[in-house]
Amino acid sequence: MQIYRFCDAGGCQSTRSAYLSGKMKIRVRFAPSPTGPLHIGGLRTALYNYLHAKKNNGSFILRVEDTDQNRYVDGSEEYIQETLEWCGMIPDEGPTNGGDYGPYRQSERKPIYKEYVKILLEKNLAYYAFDKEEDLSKARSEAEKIGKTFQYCVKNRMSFKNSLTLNETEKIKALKGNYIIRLKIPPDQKITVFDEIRGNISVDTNILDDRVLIKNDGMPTYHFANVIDDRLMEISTVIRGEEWLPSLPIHKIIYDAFGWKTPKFMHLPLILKPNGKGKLSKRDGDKGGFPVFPLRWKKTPGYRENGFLPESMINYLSLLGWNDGTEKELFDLNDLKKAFSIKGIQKGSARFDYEKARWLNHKYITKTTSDILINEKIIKDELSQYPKEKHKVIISLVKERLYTLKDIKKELAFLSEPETFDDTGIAKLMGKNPLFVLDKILSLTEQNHEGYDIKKDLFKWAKVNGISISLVMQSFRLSIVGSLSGPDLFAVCSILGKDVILKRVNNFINHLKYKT
RNA sequence: GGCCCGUUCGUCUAUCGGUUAGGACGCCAGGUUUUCAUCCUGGAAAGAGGGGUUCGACUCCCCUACGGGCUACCA
Repeated sequence: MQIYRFCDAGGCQSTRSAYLSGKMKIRVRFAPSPTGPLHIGGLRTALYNYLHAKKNNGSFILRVEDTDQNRYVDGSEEYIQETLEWCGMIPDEGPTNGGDYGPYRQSERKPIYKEYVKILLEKNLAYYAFDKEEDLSKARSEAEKIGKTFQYCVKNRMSFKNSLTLNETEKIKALKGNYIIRLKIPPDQKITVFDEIRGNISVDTNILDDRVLIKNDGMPTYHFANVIDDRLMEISTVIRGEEWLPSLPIHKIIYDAFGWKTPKFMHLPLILKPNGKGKLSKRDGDKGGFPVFPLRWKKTPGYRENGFLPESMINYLSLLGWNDGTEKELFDLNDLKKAFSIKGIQKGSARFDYEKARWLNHKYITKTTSDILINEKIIKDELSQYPKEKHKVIISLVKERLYTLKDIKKELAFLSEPETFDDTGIAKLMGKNPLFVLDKILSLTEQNHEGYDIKKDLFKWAKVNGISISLVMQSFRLSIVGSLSGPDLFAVCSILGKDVILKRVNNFINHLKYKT
């Protein structure tokens, strides 16, 4: 193990015994920026972070990367927190839970970044820049015209307005106005960083920009804040999306500039839109016929509102880019905590498959007990108009038919009187004297006590009279629910009760008589 | 355009040089059932292309193609 050299700036004075002893505890962070709701890709990143931590007895940290004040969206942080809670992934440390490494919002860490950038400035590894935005964009578009990519780098940094080119008096004057701080990228080097999933990633520093470290509002950029915070929060493993892979060398250069060892890196494959064209984004929220948000965001319902159980969400997302090497597919969070391993992570990006997510949800709904299901909000709301003592038996009857909890609405249709009778169903009955059957159903029901199951007697009667069971059942079903599909009819009848059955059968008889 | 990453059934994936290339979703067929759904059984369905290396390549290497990402004082 390497010996760590600590700099004593900022909030970094305390001794971190575990860190120094070389026995590094696993600490991972999920670091979203509060620019709107989390989408399922972000949720998966959170999940893999969480699993890696829990598998290794480590800590799962939530850090809010709110350094871009222009893109800040109110309510996002609460949304993220609520999503994690819904999924059962409670951060060990974070803005709401606290912890020893706070603050956990980057906007509250401004003084820390300032101190650290000072070190780089003193080491002459960073410099002030005073260029106006329009000058830069002009230079950029000029470069584009001749088919080149504009770079602010060792080759041309001396031709811009910065602390390397201005004299002392100009500099002092410029520092009173707007300025940014840039990192000096060392020329002619090959930077190699090891990614736990992909192996070595190498980049030539000559294609790199002198990246901005501190913006003119005094806020750090992602790259700088990320490195500083991961270091100060003693993050052992950085697990994030593949979109960060190209900037990995930049981060390495910043670590090197401080003389710090890098954490481990794992760049997760991206989740693509179902058509494979581009990564899934927040803007896909209401396109494509399926949600990309876990929870409702404004007017856009999420998976929860669409009747998904968090278990199936977690399970599906875990499988999107990971497997345990066996043929097992059903994993709850506890299974995953045990089974998860970075070895099983896929390199290639994956498309989101709503159908499979639905199938998993169906599996989980079927596995969930009726006692629990009747307390799910969507189910509860739908059931509230019916007597409470019947809730459990109703749910038990229909639960294996549900793919999402929202399906409950159409599955409960049998509880209300049919408004129409399916014509193709009636057509099947025509010429077969359904009235004869219906009269028998009426009389059996009438003559017997409440709760009496007519199945046995009805079938016996049909057999004796040479009437096909299908005619009996089709007539009966049509009269009770108005169509030819649904759960076990006799179970339905026992829920409805004698009076309702009589009423509906009579209604249907009248309907048939009126038709003919 | 430049740079980086990737590529096994339609989709998610197994395979760590020798397999009839396995599983799951979806699809199709059959069965169970009073119907639909569930459930059970079966089926169709894949190594991007071209070169190497090797007795042998989906597996290792190279090239090409295709896909994705990044290329901001956004993350």
